[in-house]
Amino acid sequence: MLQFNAMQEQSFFRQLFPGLEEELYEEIEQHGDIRHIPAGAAMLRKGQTIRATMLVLEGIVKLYQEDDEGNEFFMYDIEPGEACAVSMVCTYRQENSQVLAKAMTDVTVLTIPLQYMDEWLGKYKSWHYFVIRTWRARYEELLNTINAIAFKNMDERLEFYIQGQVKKMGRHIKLTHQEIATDLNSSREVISRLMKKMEKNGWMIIHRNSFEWIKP
Amino acid sequence: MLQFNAMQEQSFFRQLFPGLEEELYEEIEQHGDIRHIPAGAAMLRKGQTIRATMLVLEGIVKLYQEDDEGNEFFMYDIEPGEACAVSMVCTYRQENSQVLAKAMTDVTVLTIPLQYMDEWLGKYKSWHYFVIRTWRARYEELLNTINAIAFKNMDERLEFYIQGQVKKMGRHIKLTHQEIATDLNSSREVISRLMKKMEKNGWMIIHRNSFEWIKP
DNA sequence: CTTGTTGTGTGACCAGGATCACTGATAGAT
DNA sequence: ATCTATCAGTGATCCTGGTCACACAACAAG
Repeated sequence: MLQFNAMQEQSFFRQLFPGLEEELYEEIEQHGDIRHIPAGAAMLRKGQTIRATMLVLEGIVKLYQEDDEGNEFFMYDIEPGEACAVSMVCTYRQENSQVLAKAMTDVTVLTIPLQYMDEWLGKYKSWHYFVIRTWRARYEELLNTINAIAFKNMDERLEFYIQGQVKKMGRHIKLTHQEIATDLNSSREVISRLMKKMEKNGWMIIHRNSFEWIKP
Repeated sequence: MLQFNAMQEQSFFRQLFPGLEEELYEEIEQHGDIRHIPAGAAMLRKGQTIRATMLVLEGIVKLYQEDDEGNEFFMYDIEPGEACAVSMVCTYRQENSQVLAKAMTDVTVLTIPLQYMDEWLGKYKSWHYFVIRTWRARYEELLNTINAIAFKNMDERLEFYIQGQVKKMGRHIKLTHQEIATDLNSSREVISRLMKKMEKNGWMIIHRNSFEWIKP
């Protein structure tokens, strides 16, 4: 839990989240805590009470739907400059998380106590635009997710998933088949088979623990 | 396209959408148009430009995800007192719909030209709470949808669906197997078979066009 | 009562993927 | 250099749910 401590960090934040009012930036710098989360850690579990809003500064956070039996279903990523919609509850009464958020890489977030949600909504126009934009963006991500599981077969979903990874991480992806299978709520064998097929088609080269995406 | 024309309609609206500022109610009454949509009509198609926000006054609207090949996937209902989140784009620039909205029954909506979205967000605190609440509620509907298709089998989904109907409509449900199948994005035969099984288990009694839920 | 219409019941079949049961690689650690 | 845990490849088999092809049941209108 650190405070903003350098001019550099401040301007970094302003670049990531542009277009807010000057006084709002100052409030954020004053009330927000910077927190580091190691890769792999869960940032928000299903059923957990939400105590703070989180804005992602660095790293990638994965959002999962989690059911009662402990299954995890990957829905979408949150990247730097975005916020966890779920954590932006604006009713002040604290609510329980429906989802599971995990740090994919080492992650830096700015946490803001919930009480400011309501306050800022009244004071800063840019803030409620930001909140609405965030909800809207997340809603659209969910639409994409539904689209995928409702209409697409595993091969299409896998390709789409990999394309997404490539866009974020480059052509060399460090993921095991098991990890991919988990994200797509499938099984290792199925992913293995499909990836083998893609390799035969010249779309990728498979190594142990990683692969390279060639298809443009 | 009618205007509010009776005190009765005004108070009806205020009951459905409680807690807004008096001046906001007045603006809504002034700028909103009442529109009737016959059962079965599409109110918003995928790709269509959104021109107005819609608040549902009467009837049930069904929201579908529509893909490029014209498949429709039912996601959730919008009931009186709720709004179509998708139509509440607050950036003023008009956007394209990602979804398909259909009138299930005859529907009455209040449409509000998009330009007021931005204006009201600045002027009325209750309005942006309403907008955020709407997005949030719809987001949660989508979470439920994803949860169902990702983790549940058809039998569980069917039971859950029926339980929901029973809660709203009582133990005597007037729905054909085909209608249920459509809502669950399944096929009539599958629903027929599962319901037969439920009847054998003593959970329900099947009539033509309707059935009775017995299981507590 | 007959006839058409719409809903329901059922068996046969198929496809996508999940699961099982292995075997074969390979990167690191010793 | 060898060992060992982990990762990957592959066939066999099973299960769910979608599709096809009908037969039948109930109701409404003539």
